[in-house]
Amino acid sequence: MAKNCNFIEKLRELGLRPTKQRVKMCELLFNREKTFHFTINDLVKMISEEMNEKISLATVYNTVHAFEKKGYLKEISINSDKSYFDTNTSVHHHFYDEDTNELIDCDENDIDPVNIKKNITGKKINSVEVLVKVASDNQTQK
Amino acid sequence: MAKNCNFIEKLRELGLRPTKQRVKMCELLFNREKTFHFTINDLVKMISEEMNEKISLATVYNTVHAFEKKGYLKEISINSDKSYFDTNTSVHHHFYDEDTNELIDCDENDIDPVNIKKNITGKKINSVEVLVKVASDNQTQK
DNA sequence: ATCTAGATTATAATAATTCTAAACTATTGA
DNA sequence: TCAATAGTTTAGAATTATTATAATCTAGAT
Repeated sequence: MAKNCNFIEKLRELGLRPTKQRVKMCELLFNREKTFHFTINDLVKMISEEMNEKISLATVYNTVHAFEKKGYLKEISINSDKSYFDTNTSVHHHFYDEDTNELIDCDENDIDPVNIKKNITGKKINSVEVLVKVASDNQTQK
Repeated sequence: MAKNCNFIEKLRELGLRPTKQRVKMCELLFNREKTFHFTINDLVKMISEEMNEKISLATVYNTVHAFEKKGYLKEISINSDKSYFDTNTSVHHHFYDEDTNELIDCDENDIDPVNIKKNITGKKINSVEVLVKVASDNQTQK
């Protein structure tokens, strides 16, 4: 979703009613230069602390899933105890810093195209994503 | 863990007491030709249905985590609502069939080595893993 | 055989997520 | 403009996966 745009109109175009809560969440999520990775819990905290708003947990879940379904958020799996979401919805690769649990997007230039030689009959490839786990040089490997 | 081996001895070597439950679970997990992907729930079901044994849920969790810590199981993240484990503990790539939710291991020959051009100062790369999502040709992409 | 540290177990506790049903609100069209 | 209504929000209950607890049990050492 383009930043600095009129979220009310954008939401209407998606077939989502531009409620106060949804517009607030759009501002928080899509008014940024860089892509943004978060958990639902992060979001709820940011909404109450940074925006000084109170949006119920159920609504945050509903809205994140609505945006995901419309293709404006993407779920990413790094570890399984929490769901992470990404405002960058294109197929792309990640670095994951095991020290800080930080996730970093890669762009085209960071990783050469992956050459898949295997073929599964009747199936087509929907996505190819690389996860590169990194950690401090002097740290024991996980 | 090598198949068809004496699990009692193997467990002892790892510093794990060879209890009835652990030996049973070794037989279920490591007496196989192909690598095996499962959730805790899958395991509990197999133990009771295929082996006709009753091992408490807590023990299954404890044991899986013990084997993981010792490096004989590896957790994999595909989606975040459940933990999947893999008896293939090497760094390797996966195909994931979105129709059947089936996970397929790749071997060396299936995917060319991934060329990482990005470098993060002070960090070393611990692993590089590719996830290839596939689905039926005639199906709407997820 | 006895002792003890380590395991197992049922159950309680926790945490993330989904469900539910009542209250609320954005849109439609009279 | 305003009521009707379909879609939203909400608090709280329900569900699900996982971890913690504390009592009981058992493998291995003496």
